[in-house]
Amino acid sequence: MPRSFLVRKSACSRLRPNYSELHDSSPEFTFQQPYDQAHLLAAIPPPEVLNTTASLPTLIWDSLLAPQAQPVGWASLLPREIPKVVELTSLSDEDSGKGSQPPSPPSPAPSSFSSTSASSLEADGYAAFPGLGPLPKQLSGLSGAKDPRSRKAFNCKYCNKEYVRLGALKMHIRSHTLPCVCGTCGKAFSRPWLLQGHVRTHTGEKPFSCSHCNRAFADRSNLRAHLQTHSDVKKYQCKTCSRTFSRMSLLHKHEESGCSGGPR
DNA sequence: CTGGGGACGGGGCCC
DNA sequence: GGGGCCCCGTCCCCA
Repeated sequence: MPRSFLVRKSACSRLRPNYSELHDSSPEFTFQQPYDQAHLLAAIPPPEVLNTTASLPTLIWDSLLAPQAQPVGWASLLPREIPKVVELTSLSDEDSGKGSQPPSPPSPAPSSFSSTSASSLEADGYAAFPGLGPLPKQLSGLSGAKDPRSRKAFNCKYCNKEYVRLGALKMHIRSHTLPCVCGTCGKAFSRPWLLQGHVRTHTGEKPFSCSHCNRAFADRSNLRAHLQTHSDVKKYQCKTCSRTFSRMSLLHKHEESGCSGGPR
């Protein structure tokens, strides 16, 4: 999975970054102490506050749905006509249309994307952004769509990543705007439940326990990884020596360090 | 070097 | 269409 816009943590990542710089002065909501469930729920503002329009350019989204938003098909990969792709970067007056300024993009999209197309995105976009990794299956599968002409493409104004579904784009943009802010340390997250998981690091709450050893975890994924340690046959297996590992990262380390080749 | 834990991320699915 | 949740995954650190 590409972590295209994630900034690799620096050597001093243990230091508290000034997360407030990532936001304007009015985050969608924050968690405040104390952290018991009742307060967590109480800290969540009503839907009208949670509404993404609080920080996202509503007019932009609305305009995306407007008839002038021309459908873009992957059939446009053919070099005959270059249809316009619905692209937020092309809406130059977007910032003036809302009350709050969005945070500065982590890495401004190359100007070459200002007039790009869906086809160029597939052909060039991922090459231009190696951090994006391989073309997602959802997008790569579009070329085989029955009627690709009927599809629209929505581009992220921050990283130019393209989405077929507007909802997916909105969710993605939250990873840029980071509207959920921890009331204790100021760290920002894209989604409320991510913040909730982070809050557990402050509270020490560990709701996920191992049925084998009763060890508790704050994160379900970490419990899942832990459960692998109780298994004789791990999930990830080296193709060379058949040794199994509880985590893919361990398998990768094993392979990178040079597998001896013999089964263990 | 290896194994494991902690923290966190994104996309997809379901309601 | 939006939000919550799940799953899969990565990165970092430590024993």
